[in-house]
Amino acid sequence: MLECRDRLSGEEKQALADLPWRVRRYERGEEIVGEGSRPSQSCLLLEGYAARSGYLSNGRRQLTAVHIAGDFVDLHGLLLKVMDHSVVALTSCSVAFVDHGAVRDLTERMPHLGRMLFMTVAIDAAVQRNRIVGLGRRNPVSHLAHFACELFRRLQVVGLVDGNSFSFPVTQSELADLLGLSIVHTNRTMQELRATGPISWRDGIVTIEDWDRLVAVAEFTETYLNLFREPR
Amino acid sequence: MLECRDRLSGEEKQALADLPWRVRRYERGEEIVGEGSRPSQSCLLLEGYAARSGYLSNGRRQLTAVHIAGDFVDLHGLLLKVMDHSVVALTSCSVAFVDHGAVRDLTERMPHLGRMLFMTVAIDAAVQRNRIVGLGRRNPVSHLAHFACELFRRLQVVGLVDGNSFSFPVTQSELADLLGLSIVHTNRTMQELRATGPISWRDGIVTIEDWDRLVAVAEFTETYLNLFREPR
DNA sequence: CGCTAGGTTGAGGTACGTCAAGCTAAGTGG
DNA sequence: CCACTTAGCTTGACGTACCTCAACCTAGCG
Repeated sequence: MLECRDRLSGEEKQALADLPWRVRRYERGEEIVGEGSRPSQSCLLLEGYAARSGYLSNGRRQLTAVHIAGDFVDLHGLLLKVMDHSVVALTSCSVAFVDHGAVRDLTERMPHLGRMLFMTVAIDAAVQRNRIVGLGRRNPVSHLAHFACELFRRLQVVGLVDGNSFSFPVTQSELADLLGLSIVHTNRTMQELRATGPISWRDGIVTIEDWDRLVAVAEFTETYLNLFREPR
Repeated sequence: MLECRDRLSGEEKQALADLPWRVRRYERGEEIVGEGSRPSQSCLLLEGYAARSGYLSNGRRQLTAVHIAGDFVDLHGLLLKVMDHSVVALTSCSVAFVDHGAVRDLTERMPHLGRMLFMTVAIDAAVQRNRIVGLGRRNPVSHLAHFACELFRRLQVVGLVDGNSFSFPVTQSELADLLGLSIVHTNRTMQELRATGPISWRDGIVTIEDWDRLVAVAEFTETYLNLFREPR
């Protein structure tokens, strides 16, 4: 995942692999990191989908980010100390944890690798900026299309796309919390996107039927994903 | 600004000050960093307000973040290479620039200081997550109130609050682009907030009349701003 | 004196949300 | 095997929050 942004040396890869990881599984809906907690470990998503979630007093929630296999989900904790949101499993997940101390040492010993790690935080921020634009100024169809484009490209990088399809088994209720819509309107938005052709989305399998059209509807420009190799 | 999050040593402060800064002024509306550009310098806002802005083809725009004096506006460029959005001056600003190389060297020489810099990127991300929640799940009044709370606390930290008032001379049109609303509805939202008491907002001066009520309306919890000193 | 940028107001349209119901498929217990 | 439940998807009817359009007002400013 890092490797598509800049070349890593053998040593760097080894150092990452040598960190004292501990792996744990989570079931769909389980909380991986809780709001208000003070994590002493960072976590890397190995398999499945997870999301960052913010809650309001009226019980509403908004998902602020979706994470896929290979994402360093909680580097923030290393710098931010107290979680201001929680991370939940959207599907069953496998998650690897390392102590903050070990990560901090690593970034000090290998500054380039450290930059690459912090780069993932910056990319997450860029993704979030795009979500802000989507929520604020895109119509729901375009917003959903944009999300599909983004997910498709990110999954491609980690080899989780099969032809034009990928698996994204979340409910429309969760999608609604992601898009900031009601469930009913999310359903109608999806129907419109299916009816007009660019995408099909059934039983948790998303198939891109017409990429160019989807990109056009979404006004998708992938610069912000930083999917290019470059010295950093 | 960094200092309210963790103590900096004299050396660290000196090293920051010794960077080869170059200062430039920008007038209201000017672009400080352009979308698509490849900045070779990072910039620090010394004075005034700036915003990150995303544009859509229909001419709509969405402001994704507001920056105040003391903010390291463009550390991203150091890690992300190509700007996926632009940074514009909301008021006349004074901005200090340093070469990426100098910053990179500094982060390698002084890892703790480096972490503090990257921490600001992580905090920006946390602020953006809160904006996502606001756009997706808060009503406009609560969203605006939340924004006012956030701005108030951030300005306090850098000494730009005078009693219960601060200066924020932006037009309602800009506020609309920030909140993802139309100008008309932004106006009505502001009126409601003024009419119900917690805030007054006139001629670019915002006065908090009733902080507790404002916080309640906004459901504001300041954890995410990380305004506490802690070893990082 | 007229022009412009920005704030404000009213009227009417529309894109959403809410409520309520029906449908299907999977799971559970008899 | 069939009832029964439950989670998730879908649809229709209806209300409302927000947008759009259009005007008017005010305070600079040439």
